[in-house]
Amino acid sequence: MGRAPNNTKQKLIETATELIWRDSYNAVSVDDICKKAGVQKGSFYHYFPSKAHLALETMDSCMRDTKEHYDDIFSPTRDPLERFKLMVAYIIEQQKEIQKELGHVCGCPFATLGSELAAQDDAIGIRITEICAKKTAYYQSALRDLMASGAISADTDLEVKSKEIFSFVVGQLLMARINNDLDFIENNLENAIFNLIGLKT
Amino acid sequence: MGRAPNNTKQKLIETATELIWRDSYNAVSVDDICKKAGVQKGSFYHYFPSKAHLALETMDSCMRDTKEHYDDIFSPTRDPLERFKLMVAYIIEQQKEIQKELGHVCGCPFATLGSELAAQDDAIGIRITEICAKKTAYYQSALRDLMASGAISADTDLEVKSKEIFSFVVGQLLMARINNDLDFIENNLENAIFNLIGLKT
DNA sequence: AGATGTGTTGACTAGTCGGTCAAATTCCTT
DNA sequence: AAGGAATTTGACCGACTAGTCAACACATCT
Repeated sequence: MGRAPNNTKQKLIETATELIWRDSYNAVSVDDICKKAGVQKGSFYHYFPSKAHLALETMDSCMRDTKEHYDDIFSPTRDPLERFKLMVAYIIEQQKEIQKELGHVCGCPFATLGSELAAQDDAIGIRITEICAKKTAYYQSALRDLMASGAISADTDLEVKSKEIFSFVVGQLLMARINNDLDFIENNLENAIFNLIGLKT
Repeated sequence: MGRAPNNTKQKLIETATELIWRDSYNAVSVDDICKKAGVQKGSFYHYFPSKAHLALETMDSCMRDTKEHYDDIFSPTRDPLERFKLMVAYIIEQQKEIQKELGHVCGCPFATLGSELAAQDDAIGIRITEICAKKTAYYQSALRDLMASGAISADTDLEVKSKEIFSFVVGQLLMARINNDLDFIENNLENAIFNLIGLKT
């Protein structure tokens, strides 16, 4: 059945993720990605019909990674508040790792890409909206469990509340990227989320 | 003393603000800006030593505009809570206007530019950090007045609280840009900020 | 061994990028 | 009217852009 597949495609996705996450979609060229991945341009277009398609695949790859971690972190076997604590810890750990590796605080890869391409590429905008929906679903389920145990008011609008938490996290990550500084997130994100959740007394 | 200045520079700044705000810095070329402004490229480089310098000047121009409005909105003569209400109203009005004019929800111009260029251009990152400091100063002063009147707890950390509100606004604007939808902001931003402020009882 | 289909190569477009420059134009001052 | 400075012009530059393609390499199947 012909030649066996190498890890060329995966290498391209990983390299592109790093470069685009650190800089931006339009600041990174296909040549840059190929050069850093040690792959010829022809191979690139063997796997991806266009640069935009690669961007979509980097997002899917990121989301698969996130899902793997979040399925554990937001496991219904955990205490709902612990889920948020673990999420914050995961975010901080990931940001520190990326900062060390890429030399800059990078924030949320979806938000950065989405902000840049929102008005430029509809397909990417739609995909990011889907990803946001998935992420807020984790929050919503944790909040629902909190409500069931009476920890938050029974008339809380869970959809609204989960979107608020999501916006807040995205905003703090964006500021961390701009300021190239994780201190505020480290000192504040967990408390601020707990505050936002609105626990009873 | 030679020829009198025209409005060429101003026209370039206004055109660039629109194009960069809607799309992104790297997605818009100097040629695009010149063409839309009806200016020759040579004139562009007569007024700006580089594209990056133009970006800095668009930010300064935006910030001057913001200051003019915020000096009124956050006037110490107003009730502190009204200041936040007016700010939210101003943000929504501005976003609606830009959406109508440019055909897309555009979010915060500083955050969009900052997110894109954070790791690419230090000068712009620093300028945006300065702008954030100015904006949070408005919040902090309003919060201080609230504290003085006993509306919020006396041990609130005002610097932290103002940064939280700022991150939150930035995050919601970013999501609005990505989703190309202002509904959530319209229905939620004001309440969410009041919630974040943490008024007593 | 030879056919078959996957994976790789790198030179090649055609157009765009940010930026330059010498010459021409315009207006103010003297 | 003449000089001089600010402004405008548009052709031009080399580097880079996303994307193409025909030839080639190679593992697996018959």
